[in-house]
Amino acid sequence: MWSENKVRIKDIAEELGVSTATVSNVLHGKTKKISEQTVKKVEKKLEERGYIPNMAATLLARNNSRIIGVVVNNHPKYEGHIFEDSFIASAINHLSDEIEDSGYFMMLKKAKKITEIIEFASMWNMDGIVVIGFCEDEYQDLRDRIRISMVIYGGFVYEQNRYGNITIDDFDGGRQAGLYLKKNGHRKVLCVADNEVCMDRRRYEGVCEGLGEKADFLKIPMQENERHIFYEKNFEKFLKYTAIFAVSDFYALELMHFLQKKQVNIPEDISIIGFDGSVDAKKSKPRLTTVKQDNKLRAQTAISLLIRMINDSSVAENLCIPVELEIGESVKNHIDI
Amino acid sequence: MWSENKVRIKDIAEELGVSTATVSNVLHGKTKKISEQTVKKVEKKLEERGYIPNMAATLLARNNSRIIGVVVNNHPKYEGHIFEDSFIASAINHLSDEIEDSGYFMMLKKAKKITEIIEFASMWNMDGIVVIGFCEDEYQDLRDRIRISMVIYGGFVYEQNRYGNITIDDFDGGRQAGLYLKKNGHRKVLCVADNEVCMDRRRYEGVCEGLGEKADFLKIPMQENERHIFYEKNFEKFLKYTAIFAVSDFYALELMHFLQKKQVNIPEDISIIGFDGSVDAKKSKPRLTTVKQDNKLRAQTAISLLIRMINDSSVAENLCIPVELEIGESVKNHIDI
DNA sequence: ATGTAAAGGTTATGCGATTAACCTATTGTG
DNA sequence: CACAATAGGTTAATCGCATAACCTTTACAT
Repeated sequence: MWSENKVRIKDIAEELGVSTATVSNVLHGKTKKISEQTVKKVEKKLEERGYIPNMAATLLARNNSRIIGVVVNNHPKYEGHIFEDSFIASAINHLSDEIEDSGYFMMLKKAKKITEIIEFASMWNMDGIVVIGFCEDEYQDLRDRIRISMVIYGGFVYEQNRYGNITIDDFDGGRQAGLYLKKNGHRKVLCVADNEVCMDRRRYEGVCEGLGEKADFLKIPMQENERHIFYEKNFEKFLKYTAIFAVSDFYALELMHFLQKKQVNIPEDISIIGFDGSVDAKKSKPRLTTVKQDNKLRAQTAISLLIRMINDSSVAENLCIPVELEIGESVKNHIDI
Repeated sequence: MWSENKVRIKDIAEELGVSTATVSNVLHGKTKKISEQTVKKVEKKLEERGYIPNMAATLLARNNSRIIGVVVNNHPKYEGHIFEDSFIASAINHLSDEIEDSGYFMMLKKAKKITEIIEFASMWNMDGIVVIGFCEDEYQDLRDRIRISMVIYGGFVYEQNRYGNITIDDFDGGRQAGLYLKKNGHRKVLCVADNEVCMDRRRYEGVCEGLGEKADFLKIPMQENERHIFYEKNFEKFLKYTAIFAVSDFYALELMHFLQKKQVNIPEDISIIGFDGSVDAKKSKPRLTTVKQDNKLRAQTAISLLIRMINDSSVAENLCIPVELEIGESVKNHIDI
């Protein structure tokens, strides 16, 4: 359709009467054996002709690709809208920045099965991958079958040393929330979470630690329609507590709206703490007090670890990102009554 | 690090004592000149050895890549969080689905300048790109300099026939909002928008058409900090209207929250209509009435057009996706007073 | 004068897959 | 029986780049 052809190393070389090796070496800064004059000449021509490398050829000749794959579990619970989830969107946003700043390219994919990930990484000769949102035995499986550097951007903390793992300090986040509630005089605290998710469990254990006693626990269902029934069913129960700790802002806000509709005042009647530090938490009325996780730092840590692993496969680590309590208006001081 | 090597076509061929051409032909279904027996044999072996093509080699040998690039303008107004914006996140989500379902791969990138897009598309030998969020003269520039199929997923409607363009029916959306407000007895309507953005302008013109008269117009600033001053400064003015049409849910919800804080009841005192049909609109209190755009359909249309263009560069089209009014609780009937 | 090292390159091969051009044996046909 | 056509492949060039191995010239020391 457009006739002008792409400029190749060969073209540059021919136009200058040098070999392709020389041009290639200049491109990669291997100029020890090339006169300054020639280097200048080649660089000028490259610039002039707007040379852009053909990645396919580069990729084939070397054996690495400068591609980092980001694979997200296409979990049915998101009904195909996973990239619109605020945590995932934020992760993708910051991972994208870090990958690019490090001189790599990002390929993004939703996957349902481990096999898809392996095929994806393998066919593109990826240097490394970041995986998000799979469950523990899927990661086990993946670890045994994949042959490239891999960082798990997710909820598990387990012993291993072949793959990187970035978690946030769920326990400490819970603990900070617990301490804050205790400081504000709350003794009857309910934690809503899913105890089958180990991330949720760690947050629950943290809140107990912070409170200095066991908080009550209520299992919240993952499915949206079931959650509505759950709220209705437990309405009376909620009223018995002075504070509720929800393991995500999403749950916290949903619960808050439910209670507000039922004429329960937040925080006058019940205090609520969430977890995530999402944008929605900032916008809510009252502004939600929440345990804030630093998504940017997390992405930075993940990609810098991954790149270290790409360059030296012995460095796999488990890293944990600290969290911080962000105080809003959804917790009331019970001492000042 | 892991010793097992990848299976190549050559390996398969050697193990079976056939040529690589035969294996390659089987892989691509060019089996007219191969006996059924051989086909079966090769297929079995491919399966058995878990053959995965090396895309770099494929890409180099053919001249297409099966990569579709999605490039989003990294506009400073998003402060580096562009992929977290609900419209963009939704676009990425659905584009990703469509690209994958069509057998392509998605490379995602934020770009500041046109040059970055050209380099990106060129180095990966992309089959096509989808560009989002640039302004009109940047698209002009891009159109003149890029040599592959391209679909603009954006706000402009202009005459051209070399590149695809997917818009939504901004005018009709405004018109529907205007008609609905008129039906509900509103005569004093204010439109908040940015009249330098032609998308906003079309929505404004639409609302006037629907109302059957010129609505008043107020220019809203893009910068967040300026917007807060804007709201405060125009508070008295807002109160003179019975309804406000904001050109995005984002603006509408921000304004609604501002007014609610000022003890203005929505919709009793002022009715509000937004535009987008975002998730946030669904969750707001009262639920925002909004012009809903179908992001999935839009992505489908964009990718199917792009793929038609990839296969036949003469088909570039301007396509417009219809919108639909989604009635919430933020508009009050003024006739029944 | 001879050997050797450094400077400044060039040559040629390989990466894995695609594909046009070519080859051979068998069957069909007038 | 001679020749063509078909079936069922194979061979080898090619895509653009990277890089190890090789080559030539000049400078310098002995």
